[in-house]
Amino acid sequence: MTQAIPNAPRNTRQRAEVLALLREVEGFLTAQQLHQMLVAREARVGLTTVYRTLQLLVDAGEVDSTRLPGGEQLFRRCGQSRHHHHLVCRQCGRTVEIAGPAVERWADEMAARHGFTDVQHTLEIFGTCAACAR
Amino acid sequence: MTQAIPNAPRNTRQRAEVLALLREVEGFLTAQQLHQMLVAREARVGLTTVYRTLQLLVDAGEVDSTRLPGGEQLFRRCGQSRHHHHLVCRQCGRTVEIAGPAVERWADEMAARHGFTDVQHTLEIFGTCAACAR
DNA sequence: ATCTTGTTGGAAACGGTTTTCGTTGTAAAG
DNA sequence: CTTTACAACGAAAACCGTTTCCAACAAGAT
Ligand SMILES: [Zn+2]
Ligand SMILES: [Zn+2]
Ligand SMILES: [Zn+2]
Ligand SMILES: [Zn+2]
Repeated sequence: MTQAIPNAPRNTRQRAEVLALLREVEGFLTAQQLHQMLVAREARVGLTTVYRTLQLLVDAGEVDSTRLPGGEQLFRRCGQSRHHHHLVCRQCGRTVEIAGPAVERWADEMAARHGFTDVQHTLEIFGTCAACAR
Repeated sequence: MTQAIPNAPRNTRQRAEVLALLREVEGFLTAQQLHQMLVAREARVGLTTVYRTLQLLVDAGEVDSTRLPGGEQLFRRCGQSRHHHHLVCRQCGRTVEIAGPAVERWADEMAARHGFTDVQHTLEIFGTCAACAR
């Protein structure tokens, strides 16, 4: 039995295909890139369903989503569900999951100092990975 | 003499209007919100020109741009042109400019450790300000 | 005043994402 | 196994923020 999406009444072939692909890729990719990969492997999943499934997975906490400075939304199935950040290659999407306890403390301290509550933050590092630099 | 945009061959009434508005507003706003404000004060500036002027100002480092988690692009004329980050109130948009030298070093260190070059990062803290908490 | 050319702005195009709605097929009930 | 209900699919259309197009305009130079 392929892994199912939590709280999804029905397990369809399409969702299994998206999940299978997400397990194979290592970087952050756009919905369209993932869809093209599915087309390439003849998985027969519509673009609409890719978008819907990704949103479902994000809501379930199974997939992380971030955005390039340009605004394009990226998706990735990370190895951990705990709070963490990402070092992402702009060209190929290769990603390193990073933790920064000191940064977490600094952000909360800054917010508290200015009287802000109900605090959250976004932090992503973008660059060109060694492989793409060549 | 109204303030001019660096590297802009011509100083037009429209650019002066956008700059004047940016000097008056406090928080991060979208291009469309700024355009509507200009319409409201009968400044007669086209939406296209608002977008173009904002991009000019961003390129010149006169205006900061960021995005809400939802993806909408926001603009703000900050008090400093040096690299910095923001503590933003989710309800009213009130913004505190914050600097974190330790975070800057940490981000660069992380990227270098994993062989990434041409590095940049995004970091924003969102919360509810003291005034809105009441 | 005239000229050059950067700038403007309405319309159209654009690109990513969401919605629509008739069809398909999963899964449970009989 | 067959029926039934409705979740899910997907192609097309709508949507929405942003960019491009291009003819008219106007800032600054001479
Ligand atoms: Zn790369
Ligand atoms: Zn964090
Ligand atoms: Zn507030
Ligand atoms: Zn920084």
